[in-house]
Amino acid sequence: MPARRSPARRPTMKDIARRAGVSESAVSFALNGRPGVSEVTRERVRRVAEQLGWRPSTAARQLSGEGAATVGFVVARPADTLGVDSFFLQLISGIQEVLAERHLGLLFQVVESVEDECAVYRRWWAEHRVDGVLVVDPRAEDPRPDLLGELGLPAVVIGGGPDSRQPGTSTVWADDAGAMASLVDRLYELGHRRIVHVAGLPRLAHTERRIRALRTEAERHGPQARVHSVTTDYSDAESAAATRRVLGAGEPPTALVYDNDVMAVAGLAAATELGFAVPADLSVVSWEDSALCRLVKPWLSALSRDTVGFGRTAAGELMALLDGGPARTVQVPVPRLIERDSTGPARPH
Amino acid sequence: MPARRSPARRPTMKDIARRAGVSESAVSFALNGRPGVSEVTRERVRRVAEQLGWRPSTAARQLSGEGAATVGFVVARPADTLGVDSFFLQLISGIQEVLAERHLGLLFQVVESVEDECAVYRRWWAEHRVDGVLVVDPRAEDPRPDLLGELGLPAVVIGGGPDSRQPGTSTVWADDAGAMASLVDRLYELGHRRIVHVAGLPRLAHTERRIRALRTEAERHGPQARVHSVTTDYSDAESAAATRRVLGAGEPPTALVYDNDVMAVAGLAAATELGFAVPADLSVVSWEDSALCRLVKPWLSALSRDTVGFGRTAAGELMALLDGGPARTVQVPVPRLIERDSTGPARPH
DNA sequence: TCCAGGAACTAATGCGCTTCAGCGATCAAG
DNA sequence: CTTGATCGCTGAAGCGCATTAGTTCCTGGA
Repeated sequence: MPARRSPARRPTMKDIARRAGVSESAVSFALNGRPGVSEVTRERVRRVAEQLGWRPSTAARQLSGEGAATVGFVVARPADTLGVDSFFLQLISGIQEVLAERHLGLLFQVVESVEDECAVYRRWWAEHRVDGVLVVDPRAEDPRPDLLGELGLPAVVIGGGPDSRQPGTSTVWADDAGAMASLVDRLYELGHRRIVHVAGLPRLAHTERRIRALRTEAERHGPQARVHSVTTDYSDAESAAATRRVLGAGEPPTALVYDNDVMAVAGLAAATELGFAVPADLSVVSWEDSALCRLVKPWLSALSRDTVGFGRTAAGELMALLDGGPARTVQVPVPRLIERDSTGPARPH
Repeated sequence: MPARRSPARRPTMKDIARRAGVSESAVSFALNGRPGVSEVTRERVRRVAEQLGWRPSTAARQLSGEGAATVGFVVARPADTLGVDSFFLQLISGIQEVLAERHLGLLFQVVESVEDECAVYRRWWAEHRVDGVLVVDPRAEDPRPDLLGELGLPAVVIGGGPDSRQPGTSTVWADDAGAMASLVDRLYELGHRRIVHVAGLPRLAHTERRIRALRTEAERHGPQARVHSVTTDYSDAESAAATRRVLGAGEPPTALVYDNDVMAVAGLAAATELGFAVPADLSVVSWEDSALCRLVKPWLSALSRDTVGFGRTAAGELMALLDGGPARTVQVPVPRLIERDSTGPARPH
């Protein structure tokens, strides 16, 4: 190692003990709010610690039984799919707000596949790196909750749905089915009978929930409904392709619902190119609100939810779990439809 | 703490020692490739370790002098400014690729201000949490390199520019000045003489470099050049406002250069709304290429750079620093102009 | 035949912290 | 006035690993 300026040794509890004229144990008791020292000593120790700029070494702390003061967050998506989506960074912002209060760190990792993600969990567990993890993009037959349960690693599944109850892991979810129901109701009210849902990755839990909900709604509304879903990889490319395909069909839909903002914008562009006027010929809805929705003309109507708050809630649940609370399933507010300029009455047949 | 299923104790070196019938020290030697054990013993120990799924506890390792096996990454921007920008997640992807090879963790934090960022560095340092950090968004009179030098925390400044040489911290940068020069040259070639640069946050180092470069270029091209920069907060809102302002002026520019993709798209929309045809009346260039640039009509010409590679390079430099190498200043390839449909010859006066 | 020297391994120590078992001193209860 | 309990504190052990200082055994050179 090359010589760095001012090695700047970190102060330890021993330094505090010496300066305060007490034993190390007393320092530990004082600083951790444990009984065993008088109030005056406690206060004196605190002052010395502060004056020295002392902070506990997480490593030492962890080695003597405490946690790692860190939670893990893995996202398994290819780098390019990750890029444009505003969802993750917003979610992380919310998570951070809660973690920062407790001085917990966030260990973040991007991987390619769920298998890699599981490997990361195993490594983190074996290396004692994290006290708990936040899991996103749950899917059908997901190996992750089982693995985390096996490892005894507290976890919160984000977007899991009410069915995904696993002992030891909490779930935070939005009622996609309810949102889909009210969205379809509204489109019906506007006269739309042929609706296509351009969904995201097929095996994700919330994708499947939305698809199922759409089907249920269609059945509820009777036989004249002509609705269906197509799945994509969330990319603008597949969205445009899917849009061209469905709009080129015999009886094109009069309303399109996209599972994220990027796809909605790409779809809008594709539709416009094909000569469809929005919203006169075609209504377009994005299932994710962001600045993007107001960057295109016409402004996109969107299902809006508080993503930052979503992250906050998830992190809060993890905190509760780390504090020894029971695993729970909590629901965040249902996304609300913001009607802008891309939706309107269906053109009469 | 509630009972969790299968506490699943992590195996330690002691377990390995017992199973392999040797002392703990022998295990340590064997597993760390140090001399002191025979090849056969080494191999046996390795097998036992693997079989037990052993991984070194980072905490213990760290406590006995090794590093934390973690690097830190702080971004100081308000949550909403963060959202749409594809830059950060791409950068992180690149960083991760390098870190993953070495099994290093990435500790990530979002804060509001540079002061908060400094506080985070201090805390990380005092808590022994990271071996080094990656610094983004360097600015004029930046307190961060000094602080990190003082703490002896190896750091790589991303986007620092050649001037920001600090002992102990490396710099990875793109030649914005060169890119600006070739961009202006090209616009001149197309006949543009009135150019406005809608820049990002005023105090950021690369913003200032670009503004300075633009001025230099203007002087080089002589007195008939009418170019200037306006600064914003990178948001679509400020971009649209700035665009309306400059286009409403007496002699509106014939070319607009935006410091990121979101602003370019917002500016394009604003210009279109004011009745400017792109590229007939007005050329538009984005200083950041992303899917967004091909989501709008016309497709945006953009300065494209390999952001993932940028992250890779930065992480690589940090690795070199951690290995005891000297601080360096390395330059990544100059962004290249991808001419799509938003740029064309200036309309003759 | 004896010893130097190296190879292969063990024992002991320390990193910074928490925690548990003491241990005087003080104090209320019997 | 004695007995136990309680308070305020100290000493020591231990967490999982790296490392240094032994220790034992073996080999080869004289």
